[in-house]
Amino acid sequence: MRLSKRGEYGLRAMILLATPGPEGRPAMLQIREISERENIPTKFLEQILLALKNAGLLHSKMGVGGGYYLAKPACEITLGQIIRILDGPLAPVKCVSQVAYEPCGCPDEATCGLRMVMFDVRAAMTAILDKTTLEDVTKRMQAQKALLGK
Amino acid sequence: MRLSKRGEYGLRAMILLATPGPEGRPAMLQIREISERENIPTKFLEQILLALKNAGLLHSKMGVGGGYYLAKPACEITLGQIIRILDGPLAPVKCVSQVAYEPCGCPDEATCGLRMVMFDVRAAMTAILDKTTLEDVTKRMQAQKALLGK
DNA sequence: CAAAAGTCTATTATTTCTATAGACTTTACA
DNA sequence: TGTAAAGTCTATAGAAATAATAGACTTTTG
Repeated sequence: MRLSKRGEYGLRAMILLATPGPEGRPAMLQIREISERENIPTKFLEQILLALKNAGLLHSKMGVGGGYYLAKPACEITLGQIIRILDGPLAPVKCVSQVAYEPCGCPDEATCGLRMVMFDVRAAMTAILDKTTLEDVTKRMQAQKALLGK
Repeated sequence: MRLSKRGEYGLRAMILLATPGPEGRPAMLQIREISERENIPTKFLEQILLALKNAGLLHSKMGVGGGYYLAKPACEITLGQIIRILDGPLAPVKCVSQVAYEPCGCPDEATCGLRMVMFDVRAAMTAILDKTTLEDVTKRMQAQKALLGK
């Protein structure tokens, strides 16, 4: 039941890209800068950002002075979207996935106890991940920093 | 964020072993029988049941007429216990695991937004998995069967 | 045009997952 | 008492997913 490194790195990069800079709004950042600040292998991050770009969550600017920036306001991007792009369906077993349903091989799906429970688990996870936006996350971080006097 | 096959098979086997037979209480079953009824590769299931036995959740009887049976009442075994034995910690990232904590490489754990959210996700998952017992599952299955007239 | 930056595809390395093999031990019972 | 039925245990093979690296290419700015 673990998030992959790809997913973890992607989320951390997106959160960083959503963090308001000195001017108050999220800034454009270069791959290099993100990888250094978050301890992510540069070339691996490159692939991840590209995937997020191709999925429409990021835009980029090529050439000197270029970089990546959010394609939409941070309040319109959920963690669930990001994880699904990088790691696939959130469901713990395929037979409870909304998007990527597949039978799981149990004798009778209609009365499968495991399926019933995993359905609930999936619901509990998506209730958080599909509701929490990048803005929610950066606000929580700011609040915590203020609380700790950082 | 997926349950492994090992975990899935183990849970299905345990649920079957917890299901009351004709005499009203959970029966002793042989590996062969479980693997046939649940479509699980026999030799793989063997390893899984052995792990669950060594962890104290199952007892076994060797020799002719032997088999596996629950080491405790079904109401005292939770799905969370089973998954942790077979798949390791439930936490989506190691830095929010209670049992298997490891730092995750973020610049500052105290103000890490991803960590805060994943902490909530972990809590939501364990709220279900550490509360749901094998008995809960078999009862839900029976109720569903009754509802469908099976 | 040169340097900085993203794009894209391929490949390798590592790990985890899934499964199989096979020799061994215990038990029941004919 | 010996044989067949069952679990025990360790090793390892095969396959798939994950993680990471490489390198050639394109775009942009000055």
